[in-house]
Formats: sequence, C-alpha cells, structure tokens
Amino acid sequence: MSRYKSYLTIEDLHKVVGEEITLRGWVFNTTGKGKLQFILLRDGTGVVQCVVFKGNVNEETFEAGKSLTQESSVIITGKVKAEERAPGGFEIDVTGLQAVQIAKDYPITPKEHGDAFLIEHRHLWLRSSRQNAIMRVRAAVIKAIRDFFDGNGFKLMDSPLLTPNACEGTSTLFETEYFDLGKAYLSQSGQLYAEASALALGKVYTFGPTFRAERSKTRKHLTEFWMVEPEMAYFDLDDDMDLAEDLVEYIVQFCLKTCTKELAILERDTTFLEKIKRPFYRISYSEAVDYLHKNNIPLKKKVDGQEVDILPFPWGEDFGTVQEEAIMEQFDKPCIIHRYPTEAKAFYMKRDPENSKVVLAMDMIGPEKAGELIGGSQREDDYDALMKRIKENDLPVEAFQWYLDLRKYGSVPHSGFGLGVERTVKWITGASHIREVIPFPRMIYRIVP
RNA sequence: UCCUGAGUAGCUCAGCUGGUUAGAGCAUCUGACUGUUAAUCAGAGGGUCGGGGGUUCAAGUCCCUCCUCAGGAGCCA
Repeated sequence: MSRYKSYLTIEDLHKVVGEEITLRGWVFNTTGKGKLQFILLRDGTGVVQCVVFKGNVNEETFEAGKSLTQESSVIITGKVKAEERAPGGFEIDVTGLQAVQIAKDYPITPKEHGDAFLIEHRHLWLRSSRQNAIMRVRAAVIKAIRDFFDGNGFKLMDSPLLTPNACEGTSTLFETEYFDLGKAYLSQSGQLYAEASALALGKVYTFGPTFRAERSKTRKHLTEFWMVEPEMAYFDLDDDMDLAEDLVEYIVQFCLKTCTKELAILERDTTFLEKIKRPFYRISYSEAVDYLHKNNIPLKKKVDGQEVDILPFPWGEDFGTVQEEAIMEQFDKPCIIHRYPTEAKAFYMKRDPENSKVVLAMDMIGPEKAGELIGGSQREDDYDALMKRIKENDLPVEAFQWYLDLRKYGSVPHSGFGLGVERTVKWITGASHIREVIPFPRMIYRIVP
C-alpha cells in the first residue's frame, strides 16, 4: 500500500481514540501555562488541541513545544483521548513533537483585521477556519453541479477561453494579441460554442472561468469568475426553467447534507436554505412591472449627471438592483423572471411567438439579496431571424458565420443558461463579499496575490 | 466612468476650536503560572501621522495637489 494512505487527518480522529498517532500540520494558536502548553493544531481538515505536559515529555520536546509560534509547521505524536474541556471534544496528549519550520511574525493574528489587510494577505487568509469552511462549501457546490449534470445525461464539453469575437457584442472584454491572426479576447461566455456542442451531443454543459473587463466595483462582481452553462437541444424555455430550478434545488440540498460542519462554522441560518425546494416562484417581466407600479418603485436614471426617479417604471427598461430587490422582497425562495423586452436582451434570444415585443429569456434571482444567480434563454433557431438580429446589433456577420451554420444544418429549438458559481457560493455561505468565495479573486484594483 | 468615504505603531482604532516629548488595546520579546479556549499578571521595544507643496511663531489637525484603498451606481453571473 502507498505510504500516504496511512497519513491520518484531524477529521478522522474519532476513529482512533485511545491510540497513539501522528499528525502533520500547522500551529493555529498556542497558550502557555507554565509546565503545561496548549497547542491548537490545524491540518486543513480541522483543528485539534494538543497538550504538552512537562512531566510527560523530555526537556528537549518541552522546549521544542515552547518555541512554536502561530503557523509554524509541526509534526506531533501523541495519544488521542476524548476530552470535554477541549474544543471539538478530542485532545492529543503529546508524547513527541518535531518542529518542521518556525514561523516568525505571522501577520494575521487571532484579533480583528480590516478587509483590505486580509485580501492583501489572501494567500495566508485562506488558512483561517472561516475561509477554510467557505472553500469547502465551494468545492461541494462544484461537485453538486458536476454530479447533477453527469447524472442527468449531460456531457461535459469545454468551450475555448480565447475567442476571436465578443460573444454578445456588449460587454467589455480583455484583449490580447494572437500571433499573426490579430486580436483575441478572453471569453465572457462559452454559450455559443455550447450551442454547437448541444447540436452534436444533445445535452451538454460547459464549465470554466469567464472574464469580464467591466470596471465593476461591487461586492457581487469579479473580473474572473466561474460559470456553468448547460445547453440542450429540443428544450424550450419551460424545459430550461425546470432544469434551472432542479439544478439549484440539488446544489442547495447537497450542501445542506454534506457541509453541516462548514455551515455551522459560518453561522449560516440553515432553516432558510432548507426551504429551497421546488416549486420556486415564476413571474413574467410584465407581471413584475405591474408589481413595481403597485408599489411605486421607480426607474433610477442619470440625466445630465443627476439621478432622477421615473414613475411609473416604464415598460421596456431592464431591471436594476433596486427593482430586483423590491420584487424579491415578497419571496423566500428563488424567483425566475421571464420574457423580457427584446431591446433589453442579447441578440441570440428567440422572440416569443405569442408576443414579438419580448424574448424567451429568463433570470433566476436568489432570495436574501443573493442577486442574479442564473441568466438564460431559448435561442433563436431560425436562420433569417438570427441574421436580422445580428445586423440590427451591428455585429460582424463573418464572425458569426459558423454560428449561423447551426441554423442551416438541422436547426432545432434549443435552450440553455449560465449559473454563476461564486454568486451561488456567496448565497449559500452567507459571505458578505464575493471575493471571499473564490481562492484568489480578480477585481478591478487587485490582481495580487 | 460617475458619486461617496477612508489612509496615524505589525493589526484595529482614538487624537476636540492648530499648542509641550503623538496615545490605547491587541500582536511581538523577557519573566511567572498544571486546564488554557481572543488566558491572566509584571516589564520592554516599536511611529517619515499616505507622498509633495502651502498658510502659520507653531500642522496629525487648516488649504492645494497627487497617490492608494473601500462600496454604491451602471454592466452583468
């Protein structure tokens, strides 16, 4: 058997009570008490209190224990015992101790710190128990996503990250030189490629990082974030919305089941999350506008640098944060808003055959101010209609020739959506800022570490 | 890009209408302690008050300018 398989971790300690074992980790904190030393040891899977008593070990070991500082790396041998006085219920009665490296002046102390300081030390901040818990939930969210799709007949089909053109033609993109072929851009969505993949394999999902060069400065935006985008042949908008609800329900329930400890560390009120089961809420854009009218929610717009309120909210304008939060106040579960005005949405979305002023688009808004978790639509599958929309939007037809091909050779109704991984993790963990839910956030004024 | 706010010790902050040698808590170092959970007690070290310029007998404090950062709008997942 490989030796590494015998390495014991703190989360498995309950299986070896009474045995003498070895743990490899780092010093989370220490307190001395004369002939008695308490060492809180962490190893990434948990934290356990180790006790060094002068009467139980030789002088050298005791001195080695005294020399340990916060975040020093150490290998500790000792006997596992159940101990009510210790946090977590278990304790290591130390018999041997080997300092691997002594850390000097670890910057993040057990006391309070400001946001700016912590994010500057992101590479070390990840060691804190709160960040550790968030990263574990993130891993669980991603596993839930993959399990859900893999278990429902979807195939993973990666989309390229370097693309020759702007996918939706709207967002600002990061630009780079691509050999002798001119400019290339970092992808803001894998959707167009996912459509081609769906017409090849039926049900696919693309999962990877996405880039937006918008100069956003908010607690829910990143310039680099992860998105999963399923795309399904022969799915209409209703199928699309059903799938979106199934996915979100699955993710939340999976996290509740597998991340009990993590959510407790984060002090997340899970009674709220337990309610996240289908059916969710659904309203059309027009119904949402009616609601805004009834509640006197205005459109906030800037005219000549002055912010003005426009009442009643004009039909045709896209919703901003103010409108979305007002609409969500009545809901304790996610809500899908569907059938948006054509002008407010992307060129590739299919018009509603029953009302040409709207497109078959949908956004899922999360409760508790989670914001937009999902954006999706049924795609325009008619060659002429799509061509018309490309031209109306002043997009280069040549660049979209391959995309138009999909409407020429066996076109079918098809739909898909994109779910923001970080937005979802932020909601489930209750993190106050999106930068806490990705290991190394990329934001407008921060690219280090 | 626009609006608002903030930069004082390693960290979190106080510092009033300008006025002796700029403060606290924590962290660090030294010492005491067999049950600590952010231990406690005694002592020590630690500052270009974001940079530059100006007003003044005197500037952390007032004025100008630049820099850095934060979060709100817009954009969106």
